[in-house]
Amino acid sequence: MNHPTPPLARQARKGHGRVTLQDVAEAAGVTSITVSRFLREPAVVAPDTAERIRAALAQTGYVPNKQAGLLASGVSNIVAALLPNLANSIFAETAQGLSDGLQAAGFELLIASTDYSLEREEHQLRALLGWHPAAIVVTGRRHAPGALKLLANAKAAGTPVIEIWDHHPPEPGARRTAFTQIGFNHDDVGRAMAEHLLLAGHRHLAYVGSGVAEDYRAHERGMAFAAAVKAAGGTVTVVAAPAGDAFDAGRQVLGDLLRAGPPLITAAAFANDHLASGTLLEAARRGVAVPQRMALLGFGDFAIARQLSPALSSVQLPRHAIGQHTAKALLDALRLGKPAEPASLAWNLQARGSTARA
Amino acid sequence: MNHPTPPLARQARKGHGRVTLQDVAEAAGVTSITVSRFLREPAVVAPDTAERIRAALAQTGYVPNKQAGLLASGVSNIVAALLPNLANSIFAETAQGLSDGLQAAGFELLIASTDYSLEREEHQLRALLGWHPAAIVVTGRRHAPGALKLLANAKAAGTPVIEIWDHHPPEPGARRTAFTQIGFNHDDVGRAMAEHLLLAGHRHLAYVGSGVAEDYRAHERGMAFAAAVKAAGGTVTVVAAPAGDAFDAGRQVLGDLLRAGPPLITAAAFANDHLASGTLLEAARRGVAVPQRMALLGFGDFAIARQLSPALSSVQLPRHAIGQHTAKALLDALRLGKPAEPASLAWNLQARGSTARA
DNA sequence: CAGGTCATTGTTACCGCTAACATTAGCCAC
DNA sequence: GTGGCTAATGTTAGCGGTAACAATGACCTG
Repeated sequence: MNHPTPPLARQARKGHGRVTLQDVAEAAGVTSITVSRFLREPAVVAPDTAERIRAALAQTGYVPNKQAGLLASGVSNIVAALLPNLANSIFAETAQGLSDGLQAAGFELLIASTDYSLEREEHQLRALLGWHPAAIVVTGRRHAPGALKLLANAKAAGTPVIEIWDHHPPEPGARRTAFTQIGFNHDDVGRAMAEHLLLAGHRHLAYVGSGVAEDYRAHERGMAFAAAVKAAGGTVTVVAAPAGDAFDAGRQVLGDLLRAGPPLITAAAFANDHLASGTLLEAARRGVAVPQRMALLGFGDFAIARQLSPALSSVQLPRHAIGQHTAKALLDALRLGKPAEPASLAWNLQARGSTARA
Repeated sequence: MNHPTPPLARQARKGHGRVTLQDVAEAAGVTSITVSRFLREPAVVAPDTAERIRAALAQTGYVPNKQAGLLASGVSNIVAALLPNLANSIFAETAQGLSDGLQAAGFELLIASTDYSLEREEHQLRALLGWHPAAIVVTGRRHAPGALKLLANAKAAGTPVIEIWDHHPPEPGARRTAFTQIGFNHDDVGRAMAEHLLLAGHRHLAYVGSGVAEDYRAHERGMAFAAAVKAAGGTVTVVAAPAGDAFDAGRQVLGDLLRAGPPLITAAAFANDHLASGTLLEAARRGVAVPQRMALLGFGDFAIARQLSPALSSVQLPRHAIGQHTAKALLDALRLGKPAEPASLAWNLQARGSTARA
């Protein structure tokens, strides 16, 4: 619809004033492609050229532009990771594990937190996908429909997608793309927690859920816990911890636990160690005997658990291993060009004083 | 040196098979620039065109390529942040604060951790600079010479550089570029910790440093603490906590504290609350009276501090505020095109039972 | 209705780098 | 010395977007 324009002098778009490959090349008396090659594979340029380029690089203080490099090569060295929360020590350690494994291999980690919100997860995912990551790591197996579609597209395009902190057989009837899972089965943990307390002779139990309603994994553990207890002929009271500081929430919960019944509740399992620790500390303050009057079982084995008296029994999690293993699986998948291998990682119920047999 | 090549059919470089602006444009019956405009400023395209573009976007599942966008526009929406450690709750909260503030403004946060190593910081910095970030956030005011040069270059090029978790007058004679500092003065905190214990009547004190030799801020607090105590006529023993779990380290330290003297040490300040908590718990176990025999003062006001008995006195830090404030300062700086404003953020020594006057 | 303004869309050239292919010189065998 | 091979470097055309400028048509003004 427009006529061809005469080649008019048009104001050149100017760069950022930063040093480019071009600048280095001129300083070294070669063309930019030679410098580019030197940077990627020093062996292919002649020794004396290499020396001149090295000098030019040092002199100019060149910093490669990754945007341009990735755009041109079409390969990305970015791994996008979505975690519920960075301030939570559990996920922070996983992030650290991921970061360690990836950085050694020259990958960059782009992290976003979702605050346990599926909606926010989808939004963040959309933003991260704009970087065209080489691989995507998400937490858990539940996602918003839109997010699922994005992940399925990515997987179809050959991008490894890994769900961490979960390892669960596919829901029957659920028609969705299966992604690689690296984590553990929360049902198993819930059952193991129940068995541990049942074995110590308890029959009337409580499960104290976290204040985060969206944490479906904690919820699943609670459900499995309750089912196992009922199957063994016991009773379960499910308590939701109040929001706010977890220690304080745990303290508040103790009253509810003591008041319940008949039958009297004699043992409680918790969604995390901070809650359990709060209850344990409050019990000490009130002179409630642990484990005689009330046995307490945490989850996560935070550093504080071993320090209390009695020491808190808890479930040790492969926090760092999940990150580390995910990094490894992902690098393998990229190297081999096929989906990452799923993995079920070991956890361990560490029995301590707070659930010792009465 | 080469002859001009006849326009030979050359194998076209193929893209990643992903949907591009071009594809969307064809589906909508416009050119790519119109779609580009619609995405950046929907108001400038005609309503019915907008509708067609919207449909095309939904149908194709377009995800913008940020590499290409940033390269073309020359502006970056990336903020690079370097923190010592993500698994440490202190910095995790700062990261969360930064992230919150930046995401609302459409910026992305690229985080790397340095493990308190200046060398690693320089390496990470070099990698992050490749993204040509809009702003750079580093922790503390001490950096490797190479890192300093990179930061100075960035600042000279107009990129805001912010040093967080510190706020310190420039060293006399030190000739280096000054960067914006957002944090607090660790000397002040060290002095305040000393004054607090002196005021409670203690004269013979200890400072328990963290196991991380590279944490110069903890070291500065210790030096200021010691100087203040000496100035008041007291004595100070500096103890380095053993490496490993901080609670355990704190437990081990108690023996040293009790053994020291004469004169007997009657109060100790710690590099962090985990150490202090370990000592406090061990004191409870051994029946050592806190604060009568030994007053304990932590740093960081971790959640556990309030929960112990006696509750641990500690220094409350603007953990989240540093991140939040930095995000704000940085956005202002970018908007106004001038360096970010430095800020000294408030901390608070929260007195509790562990340092109550005997 | 000529000329101007405005809203809308298009054309072209680039951002900085790399893939694909081209070229050149040096060396060797015969 | 001619053809073939190899090592080293160069040329060209993109990657997928956006800036700058151009063009078009509708509407308005006097």
